[in-house]
Parts: sequence; C-alpha cells; structure tokens
Amino acid sequence: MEFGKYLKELRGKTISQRGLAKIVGVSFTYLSKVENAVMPPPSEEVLIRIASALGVESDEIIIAAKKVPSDFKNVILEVPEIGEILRLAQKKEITKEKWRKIIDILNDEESE
Amino acid sequence: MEFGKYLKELRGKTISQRGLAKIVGVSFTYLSKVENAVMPPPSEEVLIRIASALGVESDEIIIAAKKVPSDFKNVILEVPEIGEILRLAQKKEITKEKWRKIIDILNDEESE
DNA sequence: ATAGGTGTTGACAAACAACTCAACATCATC
DNA sequence: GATGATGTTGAGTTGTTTGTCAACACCTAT
Repeated sequence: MEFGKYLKELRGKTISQRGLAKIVGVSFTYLSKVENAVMPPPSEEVLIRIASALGVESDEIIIAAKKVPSDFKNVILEVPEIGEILRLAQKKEITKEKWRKIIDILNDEESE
Repeated sequence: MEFGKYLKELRGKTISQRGLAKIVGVSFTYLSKVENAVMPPPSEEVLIRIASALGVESDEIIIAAKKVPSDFKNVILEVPEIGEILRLAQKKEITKEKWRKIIDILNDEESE
C-alpha cells in the first residue's frame, strides 16, 4: 500500500490535516502533498511524531513509508549474524513455520 | 572501526588513491577526504565499485560505512517477521548459540 | 452570502549529500 | 635539484530532501 493513502486513512477518521500538522509541527499543506503522493514520505523524526499523535507504533508507520527504522539499523550494524540471516531470507523463500520456530528461539528464556 | 581508516588500510596495501579513484570513477581528492574522515563515506554505488575494485564483499564495505545495504532493506520491508526478529534482537542479548540454531533452521533444506 | 473549516496547488528555499577542481606539500629517485 | 608519484586542503558545485508560504477552491452552517 502506498504511504499517502495509508496516512490519509489513518488520520481521516480522527483529525484534520491542520489539527495533525499543528501537533506534529509541520505545515498542513505539506501533509496534503504527502497524502496525495505529490511529495515523498516525511523524515523519520516527523514520522515518529505522527505515529505518537495518531497512536500507532512508530515502526509501523516508518515501514509503511518504506524506510528502515534507525533502531533496526543499529542492530543490523552491530550484530553480524543479522546480515547472514537477511542474506538467507533474501535468497530462499522461508516458510511461516520456520519463522515461527525462529521467533520461538529468540523468545526462549529457559536456555540462557 | 571508523570507515576512513578501514578504507585506508584496505587500499593502502595494494593501490594508490589515484589508481583506485580512476577505476572507481571518482576524484582521488575525494578518496583522501573520505579516508581522513573529512567527508562521510561515499554513496552505496561508489562503495560497491570500491568493493569490486579491492576484491571485498560489497556488503562488508557498506556495513563498514554504517549503511544498510539496499538489498537488506528490501527483505526488511517485505518480510514482516524480520521486523519482529530485529525488535527481539534489540531488546535482549542473544547468545551465539541461538544465532547458530537460527541460521541452521534457515539453511535446512529437508523440512520443506 | 458570508464566515469557518476543510483540502489542494505552485513557487520557492534552506540544509544536506556527494561530489569536483586547483593548488599545494611531501618524499623518493635520478 | 628537477621529476614524478603520492597524499592533503580550501573553495565551490550540483542535485536531492524536506520542507514553507501564499493563494485558491470547496463545502457547510448561519
């Protein structure tokens, strides 16, 4: 889904462009252009403020904007294994089942 | 490790700034500044050309430049489970052992 | 019909990213 | 001590990001 529509739907139910713009600290004309894809999605800072204003997870909105959240970036750069995982996930189609197993391992408190 | 030093070491043994610059298609003065951290690391395109000129993996040099390789970015945005994995890896310290298990699962051809 | 609230559009701008070019300094070597 | 190969530095350039401001158009209720 395209970011503009995503934002428009998310905002439309609750608040006006001017209202959100005021809270977030940008101009409402800017929001309009973003919603209509006249302009690309905002910077991560602005996205985070939008998320908190609209009550959604900031990761969600940042990813909807097709950006990599910078806290993700930090883990990727620090943990070398992540690189290998990403490379594998890219090459082969990984089943839901496998992902579930993996997440189970990460969540497992016992084996520590 | 800082990128400038990394590049200087990598290049220094084999070739001059002018030599590398010629192959890569940038000015040697630029390389000098990058090596001395007067300027930030180059764009991903240039990093990739440097990698191939120096015979290293491009992911390695891109990560050394503290950037997220764009093929990584694609997987992250497409596979929602990755987000969850990154979030978990960020919160808790994950043991090498667990990472090994995970990579084993991803490599496992049998269970498919 | 006008006042208030809404969204859209065009033109512009500041800050940053990603460089180049000219000039200079250093060092080995012939 | 001139030549050539190397690395450094200052100033400027070009394009992209990330916005702003002024003006307008629409719709609704008074």
